[in-house]
Amino acid sequence: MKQISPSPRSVTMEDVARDAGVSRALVSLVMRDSPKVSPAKRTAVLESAAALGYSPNRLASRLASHRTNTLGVLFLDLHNSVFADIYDGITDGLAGSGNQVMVAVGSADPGTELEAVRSFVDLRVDGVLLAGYTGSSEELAGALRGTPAVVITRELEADGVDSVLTDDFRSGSLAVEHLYHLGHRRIAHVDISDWLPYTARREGYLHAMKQFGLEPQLVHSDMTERGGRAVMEQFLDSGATPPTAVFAHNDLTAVGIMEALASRGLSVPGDMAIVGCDNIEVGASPLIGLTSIDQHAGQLGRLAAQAILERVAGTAGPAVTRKLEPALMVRRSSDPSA
Amino acid sequence: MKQISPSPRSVTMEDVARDAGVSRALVSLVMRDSPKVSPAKRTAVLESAAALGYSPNRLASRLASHRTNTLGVLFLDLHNSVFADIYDGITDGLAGSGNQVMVAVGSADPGTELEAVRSFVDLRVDGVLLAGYTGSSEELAGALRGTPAVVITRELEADGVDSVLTDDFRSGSLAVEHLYHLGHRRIAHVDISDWLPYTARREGYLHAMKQFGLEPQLVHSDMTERGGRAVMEQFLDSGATPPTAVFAHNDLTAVGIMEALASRGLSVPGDMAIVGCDNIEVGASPLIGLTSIDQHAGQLGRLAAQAILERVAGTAGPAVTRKLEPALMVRRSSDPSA
DNA sequence: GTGAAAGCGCTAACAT
DNA sequence: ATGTTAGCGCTTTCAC
Repeated sequence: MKQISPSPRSVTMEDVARDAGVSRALVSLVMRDSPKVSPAKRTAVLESAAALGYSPNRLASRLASHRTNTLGVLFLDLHNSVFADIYDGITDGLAGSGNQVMVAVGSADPGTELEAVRSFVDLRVDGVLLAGYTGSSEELAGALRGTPAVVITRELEADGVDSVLTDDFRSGSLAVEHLYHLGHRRIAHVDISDWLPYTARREGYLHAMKQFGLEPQLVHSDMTERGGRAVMEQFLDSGATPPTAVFAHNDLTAVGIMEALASRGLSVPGDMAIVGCDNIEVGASPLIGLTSIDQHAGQLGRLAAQAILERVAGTAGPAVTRKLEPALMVRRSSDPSA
Repeated sequence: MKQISPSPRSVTMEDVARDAGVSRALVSLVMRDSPKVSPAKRTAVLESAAALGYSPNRLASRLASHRTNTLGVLFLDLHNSVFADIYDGITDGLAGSGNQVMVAVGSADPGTELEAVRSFVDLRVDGVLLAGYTGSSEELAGALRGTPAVVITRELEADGVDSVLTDDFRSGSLAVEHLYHLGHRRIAHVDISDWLPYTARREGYLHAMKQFGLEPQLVHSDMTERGGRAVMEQFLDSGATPPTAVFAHNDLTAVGIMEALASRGLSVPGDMAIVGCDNIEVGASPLIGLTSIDQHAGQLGRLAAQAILERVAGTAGPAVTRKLEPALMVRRSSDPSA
């Protein structure tokens, strides 16, 4: 004889089966709407389930079935709307595939990022998507333990990990070329922390500067609006000869730089031309008019979704890299006639 | 004799136990770093685990332990940075509690929202946080099936569901009062869709307009930048006498309105004063200078985290509502001297 | 179609 | 401090 459960144990399949007068297995079939259940029993089961307030325990079903139909998505930063664009692309690319998405936020903290990935893996997601992962390839591989993954906005060498990104090197040189042709010669780059693996934009910048025989000038910031603002204020206060143009690692930083200039009464692009990167919504606003390099965030998300679906489906093979061409979006911050 | 697993079955606790020469239970204890394991066995187990590439199956552990230490968080829209602010508040308020967070995005679609909540519940999260839920209280209660929850930015009547919000009615009247005292008499409100449950800002606006004996003027939009822009362009094209001031449902809409005015060569606040709501980062930027009503998003997140932790801890009791006072942030869009 | 029974990988008494 | 043994709630052969 079963004892009365001490804690209000939840309704199980067993309870539903008993109530409906069928076996547990039958309830299971109904729940996954299998075609091989008679209409009569089906409705009986569904009615009992509803009456008892049954809620299937997906932990149990996933454990037993070895399938989760869930993808984990890790984002670097919710404050940067480029990740919202990527998210939209992902859901778009996943539509109709019958997969769920679990989101986590890494906050550029290696510990947090890996913890999130491990958490995904421990919950046996079918695959992991990482947009803006900042850790090492080895750590990632270690955390993934064979779970298929695709990194977005970055190229990374690891087994079973595809990469989907825009050619950041090209973005960097594209920015410099644009500014050079506008007549600029003192072009600075507001970069990110040295330890971050996102170096291609800087390299593209350095490469192009060298090509044009120009002296590069690097300043480091932290990818945020506040950071961009602080670094430019500091620079202006330093008394150093300011550049005539700045290419910022991303749009958030670029907007911060524009704020600093505005607060010092400097005009854009008159006193300084600004080019950002990512082409996020706010920058594109006519109120800001920030020239930027579009990395096609939505498309990246869509391609990543497609890639992970193929990996999950077992289309194995070596790691694949998809690299898109960036697109220069000229606006007022670099060209007043735009 | 065990057959060779057909699919590359993952390494289990059993395997680790065998390899380390201990029992499965001991491995379990080590994994949850229990203090009652001898250092020798502990290291032996950890070494075996590492050697075998063991990854604990949290589906199984959660199923067996009836505990997930995970909270589900649902956001309305990743493109609105107010949700990033709320997210920060939540993680801040959860710090040190040993809880994980799973995020989902509802996209103002009742189906998607409820699906996400059901998914959380089916995975047996300990609690659910909803920031910007747009569905009905009944549907939510049905999906929650008793799982504790707290809704953020909204007040909702349901068992075991707390509410944490800012007084939106007050926000609406605050905006009108501010504009009235600046001398405005034709003050319009750009509202959201009629079917959405976020009506308090409009009601506050209507109430204040009535108090001042002014004629209210409502226009509907969709909470996005693009939507705000479209509605204002349309309005200007209609030839109707434009208001001298507009209170927008949120900052995204307000920014869109400002864009429309700029594109028509109208000045803000000269031709039209604008007040938004949410006090998001971009609006606060000196480049935009949008007057807004701060709803203390970070604080809302923190309070919600606290509330859900209490609920989860079993501090039962009736549903609690915490309502904050909004704060008017005056900037250039309403007051050029700001 | 439907039911019985053997797991899925782990936790939680309990015993030692 | 460590091992034994029931389950957790569901899926999945495999008979009927």
